[in-house]
Amino acid sequence: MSNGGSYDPHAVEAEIYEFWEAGGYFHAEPNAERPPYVIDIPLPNVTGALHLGHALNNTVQDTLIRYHRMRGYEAMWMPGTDHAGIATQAVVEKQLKETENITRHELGREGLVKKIWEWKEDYGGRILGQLRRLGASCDWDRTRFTLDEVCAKAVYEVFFQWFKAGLIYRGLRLVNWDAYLQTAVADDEIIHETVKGKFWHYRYPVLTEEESAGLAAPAMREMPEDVARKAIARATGEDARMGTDYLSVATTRPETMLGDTAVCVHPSDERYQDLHGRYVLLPLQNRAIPIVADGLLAKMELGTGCVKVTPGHDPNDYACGQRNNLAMINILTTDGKINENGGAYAGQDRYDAREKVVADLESLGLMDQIEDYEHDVGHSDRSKTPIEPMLSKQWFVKMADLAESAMEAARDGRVTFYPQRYEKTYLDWLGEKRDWCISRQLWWGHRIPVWRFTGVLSAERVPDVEVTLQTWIDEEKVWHEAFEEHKDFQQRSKTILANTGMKGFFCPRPDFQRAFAEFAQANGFEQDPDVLDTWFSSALWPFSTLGWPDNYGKRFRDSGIEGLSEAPATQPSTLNPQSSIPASDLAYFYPTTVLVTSRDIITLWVARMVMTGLHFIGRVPFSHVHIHPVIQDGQGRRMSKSTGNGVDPLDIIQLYGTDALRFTMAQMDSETQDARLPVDYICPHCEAEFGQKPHHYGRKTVKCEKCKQEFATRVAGADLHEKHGLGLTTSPKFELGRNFCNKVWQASTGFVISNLEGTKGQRDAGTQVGADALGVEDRWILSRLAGAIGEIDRRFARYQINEVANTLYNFFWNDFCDWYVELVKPRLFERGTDGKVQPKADASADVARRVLAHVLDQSLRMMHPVMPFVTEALWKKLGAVAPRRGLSELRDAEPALIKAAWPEAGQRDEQVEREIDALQDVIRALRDTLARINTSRSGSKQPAIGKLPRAVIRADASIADGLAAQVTVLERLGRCEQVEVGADVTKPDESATQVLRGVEVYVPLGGLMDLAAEKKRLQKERNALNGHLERLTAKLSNEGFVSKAPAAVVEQERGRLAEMKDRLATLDRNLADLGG
RNA sequence: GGGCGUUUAGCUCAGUUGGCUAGAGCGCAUCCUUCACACGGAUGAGGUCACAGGUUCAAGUCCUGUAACGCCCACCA
Repeated sequence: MSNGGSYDPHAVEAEIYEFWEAGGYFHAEPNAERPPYVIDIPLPNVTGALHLGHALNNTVQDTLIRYHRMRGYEAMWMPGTDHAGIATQAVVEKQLKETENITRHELGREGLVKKIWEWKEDYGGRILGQLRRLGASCDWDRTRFTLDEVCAKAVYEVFFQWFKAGLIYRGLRLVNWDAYLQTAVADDEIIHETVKGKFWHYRYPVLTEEESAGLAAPAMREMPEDVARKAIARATGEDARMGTDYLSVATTRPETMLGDTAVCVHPSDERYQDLHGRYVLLPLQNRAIPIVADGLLAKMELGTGCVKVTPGHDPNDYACGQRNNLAMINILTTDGKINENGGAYAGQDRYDAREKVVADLESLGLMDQIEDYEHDVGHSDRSKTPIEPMLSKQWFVKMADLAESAMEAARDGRVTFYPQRYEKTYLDWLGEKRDWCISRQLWWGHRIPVWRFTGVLSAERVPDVEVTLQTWIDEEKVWHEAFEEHKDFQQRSKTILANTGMKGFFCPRPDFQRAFAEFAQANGFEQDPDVLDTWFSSALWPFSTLGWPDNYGKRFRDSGIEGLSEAPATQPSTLNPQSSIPASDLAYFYPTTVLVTSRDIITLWVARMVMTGLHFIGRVPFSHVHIHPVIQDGQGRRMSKSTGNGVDPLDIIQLYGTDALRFTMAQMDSETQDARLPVDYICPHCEAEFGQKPHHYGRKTVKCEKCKQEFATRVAGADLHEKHGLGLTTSPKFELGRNFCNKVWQASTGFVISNLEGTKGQRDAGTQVGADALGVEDRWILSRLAGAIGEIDRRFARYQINEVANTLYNFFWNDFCDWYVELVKPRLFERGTDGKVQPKADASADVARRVLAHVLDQSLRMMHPVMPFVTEALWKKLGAVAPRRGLSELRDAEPALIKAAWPEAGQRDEQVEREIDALQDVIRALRDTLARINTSRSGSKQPAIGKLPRAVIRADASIADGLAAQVTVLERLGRCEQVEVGADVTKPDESATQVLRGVEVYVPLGGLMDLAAEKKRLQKERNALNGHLERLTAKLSNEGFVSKAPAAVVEQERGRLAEMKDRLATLDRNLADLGG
């Protein structure tokens, strides 16, 4: 009755997905009858292509969404893409350079942005298409893009409100400056290269207390010529002493000394105790700069222990400057020349200035030593030129209060992490409360909606735009003004400009931004050129996608939800329909239920969503955060494109199908932080040899010698797949998923469904199947089913998706296929008089078919969230032969599995489970005996026997009857011609013996094999048992254990001891029979 | 440097509030083309739970330390 052929995923996947989309099953609407269950997708980049991280991440989300959809929630999975500022702009710029050989400067801002939009229209949907191939049941109707109008509206509203509230300010920050491309570069765009350089050691003269009297830190003063000359003379004199007359410092970038604003020593450095609070002379600039004690910057054991501090051009020094309230000076222009702060060196290229500074220090006699030095220098990945850390003005969001509220939400459990340990990452990061730099020197993104006056207001008020040291500091306190009305702006702006020396920043309310922009342009205002950090828009995703801020207040009032902050967060684990109909998407779908992501964006994204959600909506954006592992290759390295060690999920889908990929992914979602996945490579050579379809590979090793070589190259770093279009990537792990899909397919089509076809099993609609009509194996599989459903529910609640997958696997494969199917076969078929097998038509067979249909029905429901395609396909097939299913009562099955009800966990029947457990033990004992006989026979070159001729089973009275009723099953599954069961049977002579719990299994050998081997085996078993028994006896005779352990545990151990003693006695008795 | 994590069978990993005679898949060995499935069935071998201490009646599980490996963050005047 072979159904023929394995499961072919490609034959069903496209069609099934279309069926779901056409049926509108993915779409969710506010619905008073159902509680919402909402997940926001972690936004993939528009530039992105699906990788294994996505496969894992989205498999988990889809599994959760499908599970809850089946449980009756209004399940909504919000899809979308991120405009990914830097990444996208870089991709398009690169493309422009290659195809049209133009740079963005040639194209101009508007031109470039237009090009990127064109690119986005062409390629932006690719990643979403690939998510569809994963089976993702996203609500595609709601697809958003962080740069689209809806999201932009929220972005500008948030910016405006924060600006108005004084939470956004402009401040100094060190950026990685690419002087060639004249742009700031992100940290991850920097490559470190070791270069040969020099290490210059030179002196800063110490000023006497008298000379520096009246200098108040942090202010710096120009020192009079003569004072400077005297100080230098002391520092270079014959008897000049380090630590008294001068401090020696060292650097690889001597030109930065022009911007030094302090020298730093360790606070507990004995050598410089008396210098704390004193000043040194900064030569060449003749400026007094303070000596500060800072244990975080200076290290006593390194060099002289003195460090020059250049807050404007070094990240560590910058941090030191902030801690010690030092002045910060920028000495570079955007194209890498020394600016006006560099005094005599202004206008020179920084490398020319370096030589000049060195020469001048030498001529002053301050240069001590020049060493050759190899060190790492950050280079821009794009221009390959050295990065200059440079101070620049950036926009920031104040974190103090926002971070505190987000921390509180985690501490009081409004946001819970699964696994819990990741809460620490979140709290630690927020605890630093570092202000969030939100401006980026890019063109692709939300442009910062701030204008400032750069024109001429009136003849007598020409603003002094010269950037001096003082204005850098003063601008921190400059007037920030947010305008709510257009005419309000016209009126007040003039007053403000007059009052502030025209250094105000103006942020108009979003809804008259357009009108403002026109006015601004005509009146000498310029918009800030920068765009917002990409994370700024993604931080708003949970509510921006739902239409905030449109009619925000009104809709919430209409829905009867007042005092939002008091409203409880959605509890995902309980079905609790709300009574009033929420009027808007925002009111209904916010907060979302769970965020599923990997740990690297806990800080960048998770924490920020919580902050914005709390601030603007008054509720956390999600109740749960599930952090899943990061997938690594077989050597424990992170999979990445550049190393070429990644597995492409689309390759896996091609080879094994989507469900196989998903099952294996689900199985990897454990609580560990990394999961390894050994990578294999299949080359076209092999494919040609073994054929296209994966099942043609069979168990053969797919790697031919040629492939092995190519694979080795690939692992070493070459991305052959990408560069040469060769072969496919895979991992043996996916065979597990593939095999399971096939097993489900075979058992369903080849056994269950084919047995239901054309039988009367499903015709008796309306009749009840009472508990008494069920066979013991029926009750057993129903009990196991109940156990599996309960287990899966518990695992889902804790986001242990790997255990969900394992439970499905074990139930379906081990319990259902290996045991139940085999146990019911005798009830379904009989051998006719002609010797042919035919279906039985009696009541027991009808019940068996009904149970089979029911258990398959329930299994498909259970497996659907993880393996949606194969189960939906089988659901249709099952529906065709058994449209009405059920146990106590037949009901019409739902037309689509995706929307079918999740099964209820029924009662377990422990009595029956014990009974079948005993039966299985006996069957295994019989099979084992047969296998050992055949092994022994093959050793002595005798032919194998197909069946045992006879077995005698002695069982304790309590289970003897149960076993006796199963003689047919024992004969069939134990592969034995004749089985005899009883409480008082006689042991046949020369028997192979197995001693189980309360059961002895005798197989008369009659020369089938050597008895000595049997004796040896029993002795080994006896010794092992005896060891356990001794340990248990010791445990139970330990007074501490008996008195302190819980009574139930003691009782359990006593029972186990008695059982062991019993078994040992039986083993001894049987050994005695064998003359041992 | 700071933080987090991992170390259990040849490989990849499970192991719940401590109660374990430590499990799975792959691989391995032997047998089976028996009427769903060779992407299969059956049976078996294989482990001092990294190491050293400690807590406890009881430790794979909790604590401390050591070692190796990995990830994230900060950075090397």
